[in-house]
Amino acid sequence: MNILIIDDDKLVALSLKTILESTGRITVIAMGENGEDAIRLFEEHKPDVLLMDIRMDKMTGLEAGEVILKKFPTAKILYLTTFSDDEYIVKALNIGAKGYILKQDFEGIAPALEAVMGGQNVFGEKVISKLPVLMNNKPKFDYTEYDINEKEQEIIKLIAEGLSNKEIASELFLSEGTIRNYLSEILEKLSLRDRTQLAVFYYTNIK
Amino acid sequence: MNILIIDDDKLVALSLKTILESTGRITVIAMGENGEDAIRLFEEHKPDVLLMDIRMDKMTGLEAGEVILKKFPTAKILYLTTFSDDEYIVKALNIGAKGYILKQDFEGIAPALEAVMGGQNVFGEKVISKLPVLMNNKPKFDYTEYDINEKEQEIIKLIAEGLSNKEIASELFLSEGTIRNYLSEILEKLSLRDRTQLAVFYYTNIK
DNA sequence: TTTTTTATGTGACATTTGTCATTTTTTTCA
DNA sequence: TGAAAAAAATGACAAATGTCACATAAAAAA
Repeated sequence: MNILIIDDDKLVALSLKTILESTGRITVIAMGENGEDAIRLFEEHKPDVLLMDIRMDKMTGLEAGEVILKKFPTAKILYLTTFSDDEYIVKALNIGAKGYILKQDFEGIAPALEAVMGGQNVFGEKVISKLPVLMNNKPKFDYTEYDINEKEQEIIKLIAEGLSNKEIASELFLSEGTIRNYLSEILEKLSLRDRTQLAVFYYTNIK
Repeated sequence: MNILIIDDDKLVALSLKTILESTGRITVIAMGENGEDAIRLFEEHKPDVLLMDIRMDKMTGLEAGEVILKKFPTAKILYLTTFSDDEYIVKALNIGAKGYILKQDFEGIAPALEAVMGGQNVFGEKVISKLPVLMNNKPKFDYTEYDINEKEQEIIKLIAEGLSNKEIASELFLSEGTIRNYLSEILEKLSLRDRTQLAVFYYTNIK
């Protein structure tokens, strides 16, 4: 199996090469240290698998991967990461990477490569446990865009828990009338009609 | 690496054994054909990895896996499936399986085992692409448990879209009063107080 | 300090909401 | 057909809701 290694830390890249080639079943046909190298070397060598660091100077592994996968949709890319950078996991999956594993898992890398070669997807232990949370994540809602202050946010949250104005009032040590006024303001700002629509808005846009 | 194979199709089990042992790095220390075998043989042999079919008579692979993982939390279980049975994927992940791959991926199985041995998680191609959808899916809500009929469900849905009684009435060609009555019924059945709580209930338990 | 701003509260009002008892209409099916 | 059951509607009511104009209190700025 021919692979291409991309890592901006030359020492890491070299160690990887040594480890992998010691298996006798893997050949490192080229190495590079940034995203541009990745693209160029991939086109040049068409490796079976591209083993690439996710964060590098110039062009990140993700950007490079995107370019490569666009041109070669069957390319098999396995990302390496130093410490599970949450933000990248979902992105990597979306562009169609075959895996995402931690550099620390030394012994795990060679078998992972072979599994990818065999058509599987491979993810490090901690990566998979984070998936449920990451998947669900709506893009964080920007309250400031609607000019909604903290107290208003608090009220929104309580309404989205199903509390009545009276209950909210006692929860926040304010009078019921005040809550009503706040709510009125909130509805105005979000162009909604009533508390139910607000709750719906909350669940579809915020939480 | 010592592995235990559990599959109720003896032919499949035997083929697997042949394929895997031909690698020279895998030893099949035992084979079984149902969940009970799995539990018994696992305790007896403590294999490095348990390769198990997910649907079998008597006790499913999932149930067996649950029992085993309860007793041996570090057990490495890799599920095999004939054709990606959506319902099981999430369940398998939840109980802590290390992977879920298709039997069809013949060449992929041995490397997958090695990757799992090396601490990775392995998933078949189609499996991973389904994850986003499956994760989000709450356990299907059982309306019948609350004696909620179809019309009521329809009304619940519309309330959860933020419609007023009048709007719902016109949407369903019923009078507003009727909607009110229906809603009243629904709230009673679900032990809720008002439409906002119903919307909240919808987003937290149903959709 | 006084002034200004901000936060909180009040009261009045129309509307919507949820409950309930009862009636009317429609459907079922014996 | 016609009696029984189910579905839809009505009317009356209390409570909650949302809006608005305005009052009061508290905090910040001058």
